[in-house]
Amino acid sequence: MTKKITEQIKLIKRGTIEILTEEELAEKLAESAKTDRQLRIKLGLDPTSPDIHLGHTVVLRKMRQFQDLGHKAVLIIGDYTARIGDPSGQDKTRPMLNQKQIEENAKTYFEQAGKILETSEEKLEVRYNSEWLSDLKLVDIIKLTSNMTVARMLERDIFELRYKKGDPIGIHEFLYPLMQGYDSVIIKSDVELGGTDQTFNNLVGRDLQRINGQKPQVVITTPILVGLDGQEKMSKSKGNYIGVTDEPNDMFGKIMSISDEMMENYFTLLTDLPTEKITELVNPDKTHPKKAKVLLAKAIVTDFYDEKIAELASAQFDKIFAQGQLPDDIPEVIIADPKISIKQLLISSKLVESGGEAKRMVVQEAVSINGEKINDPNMEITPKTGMVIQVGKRKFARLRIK
RNA sequence: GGGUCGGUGCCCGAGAGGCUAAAGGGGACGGGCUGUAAACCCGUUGGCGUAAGCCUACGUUGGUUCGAAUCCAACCCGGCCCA
Repeated sequence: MTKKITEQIKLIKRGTIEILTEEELAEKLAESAKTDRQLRIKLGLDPTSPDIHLGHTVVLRKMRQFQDLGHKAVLIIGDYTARIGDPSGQDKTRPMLNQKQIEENAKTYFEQAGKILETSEEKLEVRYNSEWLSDLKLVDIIKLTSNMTVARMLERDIFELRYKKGDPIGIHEFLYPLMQGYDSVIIKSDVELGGTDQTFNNLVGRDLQRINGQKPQVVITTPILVGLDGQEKMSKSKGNYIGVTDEPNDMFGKIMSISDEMMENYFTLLTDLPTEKITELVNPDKTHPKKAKVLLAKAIVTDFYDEKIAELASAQFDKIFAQGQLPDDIPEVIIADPKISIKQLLISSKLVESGGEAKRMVVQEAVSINGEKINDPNMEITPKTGMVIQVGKRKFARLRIK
């Protein structure tokens, strides 16, 4: 907490896209140090998708840095706004949620966010924005909307795009930034964190605070984490994500499969390694890319589990893929039939989802029993306890006869 | 309110009475090459059936027809133009 302001700024700046404005941030930090007042760092959460993935952790990690510097994280659960559905970064109107779903989602969110944030009362404040938004009268809302123009709304990429494309835009979607900005006024935030897709909303917060005689919040944008496909942003709906609750082996495997070019980004945004070290790691002349990637994967698994588990995941990975051996923990499947077709066996052991898929897998030579390839989809098998069925490279089952 | 165009598989998008489980692309999955990299190449991609075949699927519900994703009607949803 006694770190110099310039050092603090350097730390905060790492892995961010933009700080609006850096001078204001320096001022706030200095003032905080002088008066011993915690800065209030706001982060709005969208309770529509409860499972958080590595993409969400980028901003959470930034929040944690502020906590470590002694400031207070103020998480706003957008329960009221979730009834609208933030249009940011969306090409479709989002579905509205009911209160019960929202509460459940928020709960899950905390369990998961707690893996990154400090949760003591001194460092964390949680608010639901329905607390103040539900009290607004129509007249208040109209007043609020008078602070915004249609042109400014339509300037935004997401609306412009949807508008040009001829996709529907609900009027209610225009209210989102105003509601979110109003949150900043109510909780008197000093800094608001958010992804680039939130920049507009967060800037509205500044405007509203200024109008209401407050010192405007500093807006810090964190980058969007690219998903596993290396193309689009990480998101659950695109299936290109690593969830914070993923099994260690899955987590490890998924990280190993990212492309080399993505490593630097992941290192910067998902670890605390110093930039100089990262530069060294991602330089193929200095570090073999695979070695660097293993390091990355271990670091991330360690974050959510522990070092020991990370080591195990690493060893396991090596065993299966580098050496083509069987993993240690093959799920066991109980089979009752004395004789069974390979097709049925694959279905019963949940290695495939349908007979058609089973057939396909066999024909494509993806299936082996005890290491031997099967190529007749109609083959009859006499299952034995301990028999190992493998489909593709990563699906296994060990049989047990009942 | 009037006019007009449209709603197709996980997604995008062709098809305009039988040859359509529905072109093409994306994604996903499998195989090859590798560092399980990425890129690239090849293959597969509704369900049941050993198979012949059967069932389910082109917004919803009815209708016309031997036969409908394709024609008709009503309804639902959306775009655009006019008011």
